[in-house]
Amino acid sequence: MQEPSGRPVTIAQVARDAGVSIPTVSRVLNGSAPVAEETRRRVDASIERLGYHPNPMARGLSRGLSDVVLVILPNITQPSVNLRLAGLISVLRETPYELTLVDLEHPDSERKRHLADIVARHHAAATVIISLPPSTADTLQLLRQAAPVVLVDVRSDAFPGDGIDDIAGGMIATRHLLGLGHRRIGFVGDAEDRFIGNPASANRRHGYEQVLFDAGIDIRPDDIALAPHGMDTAKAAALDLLDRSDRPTAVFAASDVQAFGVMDAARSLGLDVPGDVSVVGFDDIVTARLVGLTTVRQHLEVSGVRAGLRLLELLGQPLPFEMPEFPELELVTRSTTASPGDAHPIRSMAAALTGAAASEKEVSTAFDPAFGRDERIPRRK
Amino acid sequence: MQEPSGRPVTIAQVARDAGVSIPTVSRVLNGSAPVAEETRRRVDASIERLGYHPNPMARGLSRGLSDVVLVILPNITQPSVNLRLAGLISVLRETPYELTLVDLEHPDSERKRHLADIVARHHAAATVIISLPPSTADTLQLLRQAAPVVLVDVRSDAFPGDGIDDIAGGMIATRHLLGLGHRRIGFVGDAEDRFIGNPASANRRHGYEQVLFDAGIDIRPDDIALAPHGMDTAKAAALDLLDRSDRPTAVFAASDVQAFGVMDAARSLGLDVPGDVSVVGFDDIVTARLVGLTTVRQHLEVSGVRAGLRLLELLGQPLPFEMPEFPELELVTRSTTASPGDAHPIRSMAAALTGAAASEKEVSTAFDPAFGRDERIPRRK
DNA sequence: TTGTATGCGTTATCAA
DNA sequence: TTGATAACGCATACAA
Repeated sequence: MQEPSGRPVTIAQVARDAGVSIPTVSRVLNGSAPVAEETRRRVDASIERLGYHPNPMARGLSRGLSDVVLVILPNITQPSVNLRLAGLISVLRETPYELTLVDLEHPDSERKRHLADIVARHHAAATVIISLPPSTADTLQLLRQAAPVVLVDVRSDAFPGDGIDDIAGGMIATRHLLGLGHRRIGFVGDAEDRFIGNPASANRRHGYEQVLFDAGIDIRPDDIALAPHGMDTAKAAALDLLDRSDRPTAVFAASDVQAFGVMDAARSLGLDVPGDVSVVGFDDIVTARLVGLTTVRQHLEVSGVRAGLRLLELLGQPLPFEMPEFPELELVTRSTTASPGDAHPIRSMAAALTGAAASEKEVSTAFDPAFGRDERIPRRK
Repeated sequence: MQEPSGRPVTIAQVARDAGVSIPTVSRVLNGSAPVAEETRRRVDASIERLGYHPNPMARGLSRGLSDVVLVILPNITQPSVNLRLAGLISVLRETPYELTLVDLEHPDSERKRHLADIVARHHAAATVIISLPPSTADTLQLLRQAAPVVLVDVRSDAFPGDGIDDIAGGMIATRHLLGLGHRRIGFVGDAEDRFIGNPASANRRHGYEQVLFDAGIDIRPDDIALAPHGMDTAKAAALDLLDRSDRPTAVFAASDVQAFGVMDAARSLGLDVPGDVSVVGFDDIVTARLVGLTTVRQHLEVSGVRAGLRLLELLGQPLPFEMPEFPELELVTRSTTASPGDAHPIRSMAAALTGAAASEKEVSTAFDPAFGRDERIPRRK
């Protein structure tokens, strides 16, 4: 406890204090070679008394590899991203690795575009990239470096990581609405970024379009509204969609956050949900249950956990626990969807109000019962 | 682009490639000394061609200080914590500092208790501690080390950082309910952790108790329910509170997340909010608006921004922008509170349903108009 | 079982 | 304006 104020204690000070050489201290620190019991005790005592902690930079330099895992993500306040990160953290917590966080926030901005450069700059032991698809150039450069890369929420032939089948997810949501009898179904999703954008929203839309096409339903161009990701931007987009006499009777939003924006828009227009408009989201974030949102559930935290475990495998580290299965998408039916005929304002108000209560008995089905298992669903491996 | 596969390029390789000495490369890298224009160009070309990036560990070792800012927080999925962190990130993004994240997740667990040890282990340039009050022992140890420490959401004489006046916040919320005519007001907050717990919940409760005391109202012990922080735990606690015939007519929750739990509990009991129970939260997180929650707004992101700027000051770095004021607490009145007499189920359902719409015209007042500015409010400086 | 010597990649202090 | 040379704190090969 007599730690000299100011600069940190070094291994040399410990060695001097214990009356041994530096490598001996290093040996008791790392157990890299046998040390006499008596010596070890003296060293341990000095370490304790001086309050010594090895300098990670020196250690990393000497060993030729750092103990940091670099995590790059688009925006930590986005609930889906946040949950994936939480899953990853829960794994790394059980390991000697540190976590360095890079939040791009505006991944589309010019100077932040080069994932590979960010990775190169950090000299980390490994990198996890969440919800950001590397460009071709990034991929080539990332493959050339030695440190492993794991992707979350993105599919790639170049790197390990699991992405969900967004197309199938879009189909699940749309089939649900179709099964309820809706024929005019709108879509609210991400404005596409040609360069670095996550294709999830676009793929969910493809699923939506496919199902409507198969059902022989034409999609009106103005039933699709795109905006940068976020609740307020989605609300604005949804206003375009809903503030018309010939509005759709249902909306599929590419994420729960955007579904919230749609609900907000509906309410500000005096439209009842689901009386006047049904809304389906995607993700099943924590607050979805609170507002009774019907949504397609994906297991966000598990994706982070699996990424962490994959990383440890690649680093040759023992896994703190077994790799969990990656659960399939499933529809969670709550109270923001109903048949278009069921427009009993008061009753549906009551239903929405008790939405959270209803969620306790909520039904989860991978596919809408009205359709059952459908073999035509294209399962991308 | 011909970067040799495998290990990263070193400064030595660049020097050889450019036909200069290592220190010369270092000079063009850091501009630490004049370099001939012609030489500089050759070096820059080599750097570009080899894809060289300085090794941060070596750089840190040599300079005697790292470029990482250590951030310690209790749980990144907690919306308030998440937003504070986002504010901090937005500042650090404009600087050369990296961010290393330590998420304690269960700060009460034995082995994770010693903030000072975590700090010592990392040898960071500076540390930010979010929503975790250092113990006395931690404080002493943290003061002894050279790297600056900034707190967020915690007040301390030892370290800079701003915490809000939680007692006043609790008073604002309780006065609002009192002004509506409630006389039986419950409280749902954090179960207290004697060692490392954040005192925010307890202080908000003190404000609540003070206001009721001043109003001559006795608080029944079973009108106060405490549970570990979280929506589900708060729901369970609220069930104890509300599943009685003599339940309170209003509940003040120590955070929005807990208010959500209370609302969930009310709904699962078939109670209308605000018809049967009014609910007030604390924080005004993003989703509060969505569900129309009346709450005490604090500016979470600003707290992170200010912490980041304080840090830069302490590190002698230029500030990327001016230090924003720290806004005062304010009551945001939405649709989860009403007078206890106003129990018109259908009407209040409709009100709740259109809560988000109502939020567009929401009234923000620092104090309930019924009370006006109250000089008796103890302002802890 | 322990100590000596060397190297990790970079910056800083000198001379030249 | 540039190049030797010596740190920075630690780990490892080798010798004792």
